[in-house]
Amino acid sequence: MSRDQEIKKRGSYHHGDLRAQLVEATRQLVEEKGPDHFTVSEACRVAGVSTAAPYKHFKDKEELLNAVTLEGMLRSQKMMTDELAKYPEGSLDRIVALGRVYIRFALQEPGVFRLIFGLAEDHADQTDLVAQGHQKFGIVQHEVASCLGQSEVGPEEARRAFLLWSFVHGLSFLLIDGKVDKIGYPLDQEAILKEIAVRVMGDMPDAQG
Amino acid sequence: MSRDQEIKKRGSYHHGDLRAQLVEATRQLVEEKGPDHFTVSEACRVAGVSTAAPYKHFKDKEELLNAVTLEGMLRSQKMMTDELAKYPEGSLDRIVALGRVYIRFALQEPGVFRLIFGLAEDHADQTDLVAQGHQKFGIVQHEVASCLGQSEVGPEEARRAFLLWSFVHGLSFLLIDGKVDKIGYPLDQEAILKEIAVRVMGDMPDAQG
DNA sequence: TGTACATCAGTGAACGCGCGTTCACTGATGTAC
DNA sequence: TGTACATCAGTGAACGCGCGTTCACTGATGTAC
Repeated sequence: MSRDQEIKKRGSYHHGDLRAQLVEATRQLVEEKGPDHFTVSEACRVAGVSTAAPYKHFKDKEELLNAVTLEGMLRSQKMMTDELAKYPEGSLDRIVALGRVYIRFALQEPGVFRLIFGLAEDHADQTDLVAQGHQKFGIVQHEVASCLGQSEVGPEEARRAFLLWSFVHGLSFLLIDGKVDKIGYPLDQEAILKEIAVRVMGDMPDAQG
Repeated sequence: MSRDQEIKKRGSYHHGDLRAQLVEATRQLVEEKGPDHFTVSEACRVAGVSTAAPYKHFKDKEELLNAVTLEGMLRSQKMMTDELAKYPEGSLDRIVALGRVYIRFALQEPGVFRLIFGLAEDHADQTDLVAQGHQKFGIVQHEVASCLGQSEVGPEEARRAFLLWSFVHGLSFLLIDGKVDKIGYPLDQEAILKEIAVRVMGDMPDAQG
């Protein structure tokens, strides 16, 4: 659809909700081409506006991408809390559910997932993004504490939560980067998640070997 | 140092070992600016040659980057085998050692680490890179089998090796992306690695929660 | 040992390209009276 | 209800920039005789 057609379609010189539409176009392009190959110009083409239009809503390219990142974090967190609601408080199933959702999001939106977990320095001065990241990890820590019968998060709970995080984070990246075929045997994702949860949340076994 | 000075220094119109020097310049820039912000032009500047020079040694930018990637994989594998040699065959210490080296490499060369674990599709037609990746994971699988007293790698060993890989892979990325401060408590890397090894290589504990 | 010549790793200038961003502008909208 | 005006979200053209890559070239090197 050409620019003229776009303008005709929206029936007005003004757009109505260009900000939201640019964010959506960006999200789409980040998925299609990857975060590194996204360009503002292309987002404008998708949204059917001139290349100058975004600068009425965003300071620069980075601010536009940050908006997409933040929306992605919120989406992912909503998936988490929705999934948690299905299982009783304090159960191991809730831990498994968190991992499942983490990976599901990575597979559904690998581009945005990469955006979220880009270099921290890129987000360092983005207070909202950093705060949002902390909040999300706080959910995991809280679940781990519940599961261990603790009401507060201490070093032990923090450590176990971090082990779980590392695990599903690594698993997510290996999946979206297509490295999983290297294992040589088929992978039962749900079984793996359950195994991870049990191994991390259970008592330490004796060391062997 | 200017181009002229470079030429004077090398004392000849010809360079001698430009290929190796371009690879080194690229590696350096990938570390400094990240894989996404590397440019061929800048590598030429660092190596002190004209921007046309690389095309006598590499088909295009991608081929240059792939050379850096392959060298990185070989370096990482050498670190692994060197470290393995310090511990007796079949011991859990060898598993811990593999994880330690994986993370050490990621921290020492985050740029190249990202290059190695970029999108698989970027490497799909690079037979040498894919083969090298398989070989490296084969080492892990072999160690897991040894540790479990098996002479061959079956589904059980493959799965455990993959668990270990996911873990240290996720840990590496969380470290180089600066997300680790989110846990709220200091992190003893060596203790974490040991714990991962024990939890994955030990018998399955009972599920709780 | 000296000379002719093929080879080939470099040069330097140029190319087309698409990018991010800015500019003066225009026309639709909402509001005050 | 009608009119004047401020606001502001959009336009379209232009900018400077640095990129990857190509080109015809040049000059050093190695080799055959």
